Amino acid sequence: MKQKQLSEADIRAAFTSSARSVFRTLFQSGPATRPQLGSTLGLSRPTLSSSIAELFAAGYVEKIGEVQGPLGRKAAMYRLGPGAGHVVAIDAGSTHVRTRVATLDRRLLHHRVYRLSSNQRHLGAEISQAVAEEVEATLALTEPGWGKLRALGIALPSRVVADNAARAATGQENLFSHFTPPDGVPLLLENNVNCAALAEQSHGVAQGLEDFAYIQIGLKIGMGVVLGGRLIRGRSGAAGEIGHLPFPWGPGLRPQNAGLEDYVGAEALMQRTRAAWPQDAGAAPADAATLFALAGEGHAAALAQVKRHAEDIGAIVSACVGVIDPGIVVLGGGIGDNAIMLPYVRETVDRLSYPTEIHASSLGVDATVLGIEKIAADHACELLVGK
Amino acid sequence: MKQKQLSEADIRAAFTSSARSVFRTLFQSGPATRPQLGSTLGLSRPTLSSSIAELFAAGYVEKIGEVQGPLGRKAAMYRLGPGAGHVVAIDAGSTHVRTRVATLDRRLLHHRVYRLSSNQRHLGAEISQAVAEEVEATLALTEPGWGKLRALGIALPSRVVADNAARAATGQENLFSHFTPPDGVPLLLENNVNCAALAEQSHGVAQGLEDFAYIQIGLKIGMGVVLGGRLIRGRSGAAGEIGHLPFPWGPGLRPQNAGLEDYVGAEALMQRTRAAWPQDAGAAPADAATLFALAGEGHAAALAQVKRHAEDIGAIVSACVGVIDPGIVVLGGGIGDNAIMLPYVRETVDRLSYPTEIHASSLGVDATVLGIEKIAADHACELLVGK
DNA sequence: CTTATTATGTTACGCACCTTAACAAACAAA
DNA sequence: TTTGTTTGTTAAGGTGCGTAACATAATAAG
Repeated sequence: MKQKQLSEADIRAAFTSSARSVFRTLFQSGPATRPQLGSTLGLSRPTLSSSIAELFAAGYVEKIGEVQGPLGRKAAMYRLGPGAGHVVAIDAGSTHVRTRVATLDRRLLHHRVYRLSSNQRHLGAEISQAVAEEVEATLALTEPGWGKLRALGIALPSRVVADNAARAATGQENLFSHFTPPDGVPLLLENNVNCAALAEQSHGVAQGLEDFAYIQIGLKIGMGVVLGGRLIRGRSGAAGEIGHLPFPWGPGLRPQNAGLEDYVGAEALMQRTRAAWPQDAGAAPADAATLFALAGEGHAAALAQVKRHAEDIGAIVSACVGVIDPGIVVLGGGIGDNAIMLPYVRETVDRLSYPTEIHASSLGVDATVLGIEKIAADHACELLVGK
Repeated sequence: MKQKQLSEADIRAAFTSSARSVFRTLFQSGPATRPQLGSTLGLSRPTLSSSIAELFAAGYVEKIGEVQGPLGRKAAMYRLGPGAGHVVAIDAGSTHVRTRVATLDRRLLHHRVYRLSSNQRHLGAEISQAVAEEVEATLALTEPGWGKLRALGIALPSRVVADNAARAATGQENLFSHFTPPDGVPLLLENNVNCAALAEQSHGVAQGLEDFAYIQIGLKIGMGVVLGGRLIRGRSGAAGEIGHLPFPWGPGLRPQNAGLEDYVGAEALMQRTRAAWPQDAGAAPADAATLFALAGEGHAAALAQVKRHAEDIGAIVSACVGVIDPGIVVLGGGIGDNAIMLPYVRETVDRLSYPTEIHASSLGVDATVLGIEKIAADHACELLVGK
């Protein structure tokens, strides 16, 4: 193991700096011709020639064709090769375990979804068991053409901290009750909301943005913050734990621990809805999906509930703006990505805060697994050619 | 002007990368011997020799003596030279305008304080006028040994944005009603609370920390956020504008615009204090300083007010933790740096949030000017030798 | 006081990595 | 087929750093 790591490091050291930056460009931006690489990186043709020769010899890049410009000789096009390897990304969610296998430059190699027998409120034994099975099944069908497995990323419905000492309190260790990570493969853990935020940055509404916040509103509520292009995790992995904002709060009102989490969750929303439901408005909706469907049809009582909830969401966004002023906030999750709430959220934020764009996510259920895939790929790339 | 900038850029390009990193190290860490520089930067003695020769020829560094180790030849000690130039930093505050002139490595060359005739609540004509006079007076007494003026930094009691389009709304433009910035000198503006936060990082309680929040509590309330070593400014320069946190907020309670700012300011605090002051407790304190002095002596009624205020501060800290979980929060400002509040703030934060260290600032009135000085020095250094 | 030891600084030389210049190859248009 | 254009390779040179060896300047030991 140690030996392999050493030889890996030697390979990295053997690459010239220009070769490493060529690799990074192909990693970030996908296939490119030599002239494209040269102009974006500011390298001369001879340098590119030797860089690509280096990478090609190691199998890190491969030629995938030639492109004819309007005039002159064809340009050769390259992409990452099998030597670069692949990553496995897993979203250990509350209802499904989603797995993606992909090359470092994000070409999908394999996809599978495992449905949990019941809705898991916390990271526990069943999720651990399912992850163990999915990892085993995935490793079993690994094809030679995929190259080495460079990283395994798992998105968790819990706080995640790197520091060993503080881990016990997060519950992230429950992952390992029935799952033993494969040997010799870097294991990366991240909170699922943070992953969804990163997915918005790489695939979604926040594409390429350096600063934004992502708020996920479903059964529970959470936020992922990206500032200066970097995910903000917080000392205890608690950045974005907006369920802990002070609530209720006012003159003579003492905030309660996790008071907002209890108030703004889907359960509490439906409870309030049932309590306020008029006698003559038919049966009260059984779940949030029904409530929003009714509101979408213009049902007055439903709309009133949705509007009040949206105003609460708006207050949450305002708290976020008051602290970091991200400029852009993306709403996601089963309830949050619903477009009906947008105008009311915007109204509240406009009234309370500085100018902020508010968008609804369009990524759907794959957001989290795409985010953890990106984390795994980034780690693998850094491992191969440094930062 | 263009020509000068060009020649400056040429000088920078002429330095080798090792010379630039030597300059940066002397800039950041102050005087150092060659062996020290070599080991911290991982450079060989010949490389250091030529680097220092380059910098010395340009006047960017100077030899300030020799240091004798326990054995062997003396080591030469260097620091930034006159060629590196100097910066002027100004804190345009509500009661005083404080000016510091310093070398890039923060050696004080000149210091002056101008007292405003009355307490200025907003950035207006009198402050602009005072800044104009202070800048003129400072430039007049510039000594040849200081070298060129590399940057002029001004800390403002308003939001600050770089973007030209959004400037009008901030009021930062009022600075220029009576003040015309000197030609050919980079002008750097920053919010005063953000400056104080940076001062905590370079001189105060948060020394060297990558992540922390600084909350200033005085007449008004504001926060400065540093994450990943970088100051978070926000899209509209509104990061840390915690007066805009949703307040009051609870079931059936509609947050008001800037509701928290009105509630938690010194004026409102004293109003509540007077209203709640018992008949038999003597005269109610006239201002916050008196209130905290009484509380310090153990006066029960005063302590009760201080405690309630501290709990409100604790809720604010919790809002900050809920969004970014900085791990460390520094309290400053005339009210905030008071140690009496600390235990109550900590109690509230412990109850509502994840583990967070809470400290009181010890920098006093010079915090802001030290912070803007650092910003100016950083900018000057980047100008000379790049990032 | 001389000699040995050690740390600092300089000179000589070589290597890694990149560039420009010149040339060869491959294509479209004339 | 010729011409002009773009792509890729080969050759030669320069920059920036390193190592090795030497010169210098201090302390410690005799």
